[in-house]
Amino acid sequence: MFFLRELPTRQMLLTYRDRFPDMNPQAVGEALRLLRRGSLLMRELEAYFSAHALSQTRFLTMILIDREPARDGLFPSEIADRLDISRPVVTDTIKSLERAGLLHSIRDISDRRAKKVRLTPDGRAALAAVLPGYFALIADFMDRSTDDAS
Amino acid sequence: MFFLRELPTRQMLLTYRDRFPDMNPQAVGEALRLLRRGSLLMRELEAYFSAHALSQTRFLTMILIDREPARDGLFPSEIADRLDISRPVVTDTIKSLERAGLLHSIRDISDRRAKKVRLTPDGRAALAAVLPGYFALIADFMDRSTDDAS
DNA sequence: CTTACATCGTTAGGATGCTAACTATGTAAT
DNA sequence: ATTACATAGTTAGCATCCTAACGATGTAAG
Repeated sequence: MFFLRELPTRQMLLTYRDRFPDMNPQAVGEALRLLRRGSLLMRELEAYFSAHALSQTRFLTMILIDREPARDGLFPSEIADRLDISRPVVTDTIKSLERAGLLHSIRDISDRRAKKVRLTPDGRAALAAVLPGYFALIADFMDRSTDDAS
Repeated sequence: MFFLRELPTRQMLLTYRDRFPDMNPQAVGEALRLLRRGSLLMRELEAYFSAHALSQTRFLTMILIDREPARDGLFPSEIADRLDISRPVVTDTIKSLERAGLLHSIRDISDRRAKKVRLTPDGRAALAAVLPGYFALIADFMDRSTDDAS
């Protein structure tokens, strides 16, 4: 998270360039706006999910599984790869979704180390319930923050 | 952090709009790219700071103080406001920077509840040492990720 | 077969963020 | 002066991320 409320003015960036001549004020300004804007959206999304007993990661885990109905479930390691998060986080995420009855997993037949994770009917319902608000939040955010900061 | 590695294709977004007609595929696509790009930059910055015994928050705290040489230090509550983070985080951040000898604080004269936090000479030196690499990392990142994903 | 190595998911421990509640101090109303 | 409320910073406890290391299982080499 990056939450600097007031980004440096153009003038402040130019002052830094005086001290560090290789510095590119344009790129730094853009990067800070990217970080600030992304963090604000992330914060709003986390708050939304939290109000629905979810989190970004739990939501995305469910989306990933839902997105591949052809497969009869995903392996935790696949989820870790696709979400680009560490496996221990996937372990905990699955555990918590199972406790909530939104996911269930079964040992793999051919590889007894592995397990397949599927959505329960409740899981599919929870996803459908949360998606409209998710899309609405994003549309609203993008509308509000149409780069008038640049 | 938002780390979905493969963002949904335009086609997948359109499929979601079929299920949720109010959904705006354009806005959602842009938002996900914003989140992904911001998270990647954040991850690189954290790695950079971590290699220098710092963190985003510790770095930004120091920058904030450095940025106002007219003041003889900032109050923790001011830092919390400007960084848009909670006060307990500021307490811990200051503690760790003091342990590293980069910051020191003194009780305020007029308000004995408050304290002023200043950079030590070591703190100023650490900041100067870390800034060129910080600017270079950002310039490189922005160069690499010039929105060819859109 | 057995030995060595790779991979799956988990556990353990650390970092960083949050909210709620606390202590100490300041301020304003009676 | 006293009472009540507000504010500064801290502590305690929770959530979520990480890396390192583990046990169990699979695979490949001799």
